[in-house]
Amino acid sequence: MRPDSFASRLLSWYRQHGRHDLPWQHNPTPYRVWISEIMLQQTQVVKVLDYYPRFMARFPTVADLAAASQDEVLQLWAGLGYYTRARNLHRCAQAVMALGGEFPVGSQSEMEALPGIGRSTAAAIRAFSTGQRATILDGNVKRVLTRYAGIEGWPGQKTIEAQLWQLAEDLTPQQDVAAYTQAIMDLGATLCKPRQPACPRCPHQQQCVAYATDQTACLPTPKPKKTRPQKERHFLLLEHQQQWLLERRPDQGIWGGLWSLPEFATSAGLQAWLAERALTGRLEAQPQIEHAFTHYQLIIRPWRLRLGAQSLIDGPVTASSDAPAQIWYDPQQPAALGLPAPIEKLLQAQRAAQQGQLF
DNA sequence: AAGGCGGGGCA
DNA sequence: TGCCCAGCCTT
Repeated sequence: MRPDSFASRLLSWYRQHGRHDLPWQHNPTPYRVWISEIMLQQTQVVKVLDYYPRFMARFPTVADLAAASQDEVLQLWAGLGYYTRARNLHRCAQAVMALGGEFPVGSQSEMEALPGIGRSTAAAIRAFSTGQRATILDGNVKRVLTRYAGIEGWPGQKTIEAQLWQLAEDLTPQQDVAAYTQAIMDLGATLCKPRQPACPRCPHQQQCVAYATDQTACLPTPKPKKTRPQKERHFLLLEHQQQWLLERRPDQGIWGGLWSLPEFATSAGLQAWLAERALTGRLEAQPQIEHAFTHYQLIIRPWRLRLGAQSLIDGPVTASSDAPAQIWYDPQQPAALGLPAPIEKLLQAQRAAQQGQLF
């Protein structure tokens, strides 16, 4: 191993600062390593330290685990969460017994064929229990490598993940693979943390691209926000003597209790509402506005209708008792009303457009 | 309350 | 094959 390689720097750091006293690091048989890896996938080390000894005491060997009832396995797992994986654990033990009672640690592909064991976990078990050269890529390692090499793009994306696997394999040393594997996981867990990484204590500070380019905070690239569902709503801009009709919204739902434009699910609904009130005139579609909520995106489709001075008495448009409260609103003399920001913006834009027309 | 997580599962 | 989800925990 070259003395200034990624692996040698990492191993030096690990010998001095890594954890060497975890229960599964002693007597690292495939069975003991496997149980720890599955537990650690979903749980922090402190909690695993609580569960692991009890589990191993009850099921000292893979044969004991395979022979147990699923209920008993789940009982010892209770509180760790992700119970699908406890069921896989049980199924996997039985699969190993069907193979003769030994994990097929010599073969990556045979390991991956076992229930609950994928590429990274298979490699971890092989590296820790046999020292064979095998490469892991879990969340910690992804974070270390994206920063170290300055790899941009969401690591869940196929091309990025393939790049990371390639890099991970390239950096895996020929010797000391077990220690190296533990070391890179420890580095990610203790120094190269998601937030506020301890770069001054990192053995790779001089070589780290993210550190050099001040990108540690934005790498790994976060998962793209999934496109929120879109809701289209039609809003009526009913104008009368330079005022607009507002309705008080119900207390429940978005903009509860605020004053807003009459809202409709469809343009047909809007037209029916106008027809019921014998409100006629030219209905003009206005440019749509998009407004993002946390759980969906609202497409505001405004429709403007100018009422002639003679066509309406001053007062509410609807008089029935269960109808929403209504007022005429003059943006030039705004009353102390709560208006949703996008509605306020829409009204201001209308006013600006009208003033523009005057000149 | 939103994102992270290894593998499973479905298209 | 490739994409998305389950289910719990942390920030």
